[in-house]
This record gives sequence, structure tokens and C-alpha cells, in this order.
Amino acid sequence: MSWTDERVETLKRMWGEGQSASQIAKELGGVTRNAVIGKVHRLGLSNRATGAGPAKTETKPKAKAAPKAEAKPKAAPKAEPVEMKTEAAAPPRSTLPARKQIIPAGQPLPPQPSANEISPEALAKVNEVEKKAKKISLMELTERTCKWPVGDPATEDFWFCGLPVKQGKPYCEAHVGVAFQPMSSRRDRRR
DNA sequence: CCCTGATTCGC
DNA sequence: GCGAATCAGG
Repeated sequence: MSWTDERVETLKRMWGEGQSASQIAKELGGVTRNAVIGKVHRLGLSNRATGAGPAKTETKPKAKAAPKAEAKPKAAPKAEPVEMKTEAAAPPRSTLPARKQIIPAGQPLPPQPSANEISPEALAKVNEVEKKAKKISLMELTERTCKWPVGDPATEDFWFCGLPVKQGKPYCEAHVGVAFQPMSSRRDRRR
């Protein structure tokens, strides 16, 4: 894969949106997060929004790799922008459209299966697991966290399982059990 | 262990 | 210019 204008554009957009290099890499496909980071640097668009935001990249001194570095010319300080603190109170949560926020989810989230189609064993297992679920938020989902949704998305009582997924699957073992039922099994149980 | 970005350096 | 390897850190 090469960096076509289109791909670079996507890279810029996503990086600007605060997406991680790995997420961008997955979106683009054919490249690793290293490639993305390398490109980001070559494009000279490293530090993202300095203002508020989740980024909060701490200043890395990089003691190891910094042979040349700067001398001691304190004459040219970096006149900090003195980020305006005019916005004392946090703006209403609804300020940002929170657009599509393309997030992890490799596969589309399946609808909650009807209770009557799930084997009693699997159901019991799930109820048990949900007690110790990590209860993570949408933003915290990764390819290795169970993406099983729990609760009502319209309320505060909503979260994703978050437990370690079962190899190659989008859910933890317990949820894989209720998500992927053999056809024969489903038919036999149907009313 | 999972993840993040940063840097180096051979290609 | 590219990106794997490596580093540093959460």
C-alpha cells in the first residue's frame, strides 16, 4: 500500500479527530500503526490539538534517543501559548456532535437475542459473568475487549462487558455462547 | 499484558 | 519517503 492522496487525507482527518495510530492503521488497512506514526511525523502534524481533549500527551523527554538535542540557548524559549483559560466551566456535554466516532467494533454489534432462544446454561453463564464484567464504555472497546452491550443505551445504566474476548471473536467466552448459537440448537429450542 | 506515541535507521 | 524495530511510558 502506498500513501495516496486519499489515504493521507484519511490519516490527517482521523489523527485530527484524536484517533490513535493503531485505529487509523486498521481503518486504512495495509499499514501498521508504525507506518501511520511515521507518516504523521513526516507530514509534520505531530502534536495534535493542544487545547482540551483526551490526548494529554505528556511531554516525553526521551532521554534515550536524543543525542543531538538542543544546547542551552535559553534565548529562544517557546513562549507558551498560555492556553486561554477563559472557559472556566466545562461546556455542556452536548457541545460536540460526537459524530460517527468510528470505533473498534470489528463486526457490527448484534441485536440482543431474545431470551427464549438462548440456552438456559448459556444464559446463566452470562448473568454470572455480567456481575464481574469490566463495564467499559464505548470508547474503551478494543479488539480484545468483549463488545457485548448490557443495559439500555438510553440510560446511564449501559455498558459493554469488556472482559477478554475469546480468540478471534468479538465477545468473551460467555457472550460468544449466546451470540453464536448453532442453527440446529436454535431451531430445537424455538417455540 | 494491553496499549499509546516517538525515534532511529536500513532500505 | 517508508516503516520495522525499538524505545519509553500509561
